[in-house]
Amino acid sequence: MSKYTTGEIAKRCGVSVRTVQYYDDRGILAPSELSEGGRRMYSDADLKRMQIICFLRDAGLSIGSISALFAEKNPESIISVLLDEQEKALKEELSECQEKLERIEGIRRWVKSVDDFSVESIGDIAYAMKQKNKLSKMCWTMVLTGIPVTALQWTSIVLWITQGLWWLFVIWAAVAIPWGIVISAYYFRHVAYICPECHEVFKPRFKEAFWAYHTPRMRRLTCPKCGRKGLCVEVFDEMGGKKNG
Amino acid sequence: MSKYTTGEIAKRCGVSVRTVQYYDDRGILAPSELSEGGRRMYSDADLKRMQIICFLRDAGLSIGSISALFAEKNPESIISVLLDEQEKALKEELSECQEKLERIEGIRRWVKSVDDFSVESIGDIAYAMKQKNKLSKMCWTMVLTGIPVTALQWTSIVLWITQGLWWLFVIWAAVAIPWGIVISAYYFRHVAYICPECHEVFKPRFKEAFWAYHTPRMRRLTCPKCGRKGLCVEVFDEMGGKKNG
DNA sequence: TTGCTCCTCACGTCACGTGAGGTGGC
DNA sequence: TTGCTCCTCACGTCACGTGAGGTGGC
Repeated sequence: MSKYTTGEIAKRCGVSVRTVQYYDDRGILAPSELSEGGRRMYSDADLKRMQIICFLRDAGLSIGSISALFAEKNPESIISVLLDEQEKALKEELSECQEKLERIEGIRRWVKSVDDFSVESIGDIAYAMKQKNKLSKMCWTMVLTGIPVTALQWTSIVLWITQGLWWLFVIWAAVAIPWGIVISAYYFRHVAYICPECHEVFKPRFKEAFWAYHTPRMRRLTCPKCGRKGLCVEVFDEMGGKKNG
Repeated sequence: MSKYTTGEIAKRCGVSVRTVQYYDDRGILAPSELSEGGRRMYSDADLKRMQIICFLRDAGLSIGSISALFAEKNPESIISVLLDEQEKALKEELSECQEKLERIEGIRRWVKSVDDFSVESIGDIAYAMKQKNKLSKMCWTMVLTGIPVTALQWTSIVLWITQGLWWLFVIWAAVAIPWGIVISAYYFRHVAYICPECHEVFKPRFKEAFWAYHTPRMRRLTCPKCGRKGLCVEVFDEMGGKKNG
């Protein structure tokens, strides 16, 4: 049976002396003996207990939970509850971390894409990212309705070339043109743009927006408030085109 | 230009009144006006600033970083540094979370597999999990050396059946038997077991260990200290069979 | 005797939460 | 006048870190 000082316990467990003292204060690891001078003296059993404490701590359990575990006569009943709680909390923390990383990535892309960055312009990405889910949901709807049209297009082209069947292509055109108009109207009704200069959220005229140069997330438009012409960030329009103050 | 009270700002940003007051105290969002009675009055610009603060906060940036960002004349220079730091910190937090979840899973499996669970026995998994990487590294080494032997085995069997080539099988046997002995010796030299009763770490005799019933992580052995016979947890043996006190 | 370790206070951390006790504004 | 909101202290959180000032033990 060897005896350990506070510093020895600390070194063996990879923690600070203060931590060992703190665990004594919290009543989670009391030294089995005290020297005449009032120094803490730990036994082998104390060392093992300390290693268990550190292991549970590194699993994220709080000092309170660990001390509850040591205090229970029947630890089996309490440990699964603690593990369940801890797992739930960790999974939540994990997904929060991922959300934060996505936000960081969003800001980074924004800083790169805008030519004159200001702190105020962060409000625009904040707004855009909040609406992002709704926007991408709408895009998926559009893509899904587009699949049968595209399928018809390729089928008709192939049949025209290989079999000389031209009338299926005519049918495709008769379907695709109204479909294109409807889908574009739907799209521009549910979308708005933010001016990077004055941070105004506005809806452009259909004609300007339709022909404008654009990237997947921006479009070159004229801001109706400040008159600036340049790339504006696309966002989902909550009101769906209905005017309100 | 509408005016907002503390409570209105709080509601619009999804935070508590205390948080809005705190941001004033920290000098990160001072109300643009005070009423005669000393109440905070916020403008539209203040609201936008608050939304930006909340967005950056939700990306995990500290109040200090956000206030530094607002204070800079040239925020572009500072923001990429902040984003890099934050991304690094978040990725670290993410991997720490995953490590903790692995520990939780390890404890859960342990609680299930042991029949009389005690808090002291957690020291055994703590020890086993610390050595886990070394153990699995050794297992991989064994599997990799096993691949050519197994390949030779199947080749020889197939050739024997299809072509009547029996001598390749004899060669395989001549290789495989010494290989099996060597690998088993190597394995048991680098492995030890923990008694779940008295938590002793011991090395069993080869003959007992070789024939004993076992699962992937445990083996039925007799503890030389307390004499208990039962499933013991396998761990990597640091000393590789060399005796030391 | 000289370093080194350990001791006990006691304040600081970070972004607020939570009262207490008082007042403004509709 | 009555609710409701808001105000300013000021302590608490969680697991220690970091001194200050003093002492034990080799």
